[in-house]
Amino acid sequence: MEPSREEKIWQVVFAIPPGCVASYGQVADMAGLGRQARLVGRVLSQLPDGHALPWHRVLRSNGQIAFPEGSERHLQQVALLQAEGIDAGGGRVAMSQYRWQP
DNA sequence: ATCATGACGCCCG
DNA sequence: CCGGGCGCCATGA
Repeated sequence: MEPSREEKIWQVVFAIPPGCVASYGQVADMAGLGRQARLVGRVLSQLPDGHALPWHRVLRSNGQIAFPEGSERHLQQVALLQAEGIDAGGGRVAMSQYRWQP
């Protein structure tokens, strides 16, 4: 039984180290799923309870947080990023500075 | 089967 | 910066 696409995505996200970020597209690519960034977003939106995935380290390709500014999710994500020393001011992160590249 | 929606991405004007 | 279009995939009506 080979890992499902979901499991591959989980594994990639889980591997993103603290203080670093990755884009949905990057995750999809690293999971061997090509340009299925959308699938990554869907999977992260339906994570089971009790997961330990650093979902907050996944952003849009331009460094923007995927949630509408002001929403609860958005605020939480900014807080989690700041807690790792990532400047997420304006709901935006400088990818060139924090991008994760193994 | 079709249509719309969604934590996306890239290209063009 | 702001729209509009197209590609991609899973879900649900």
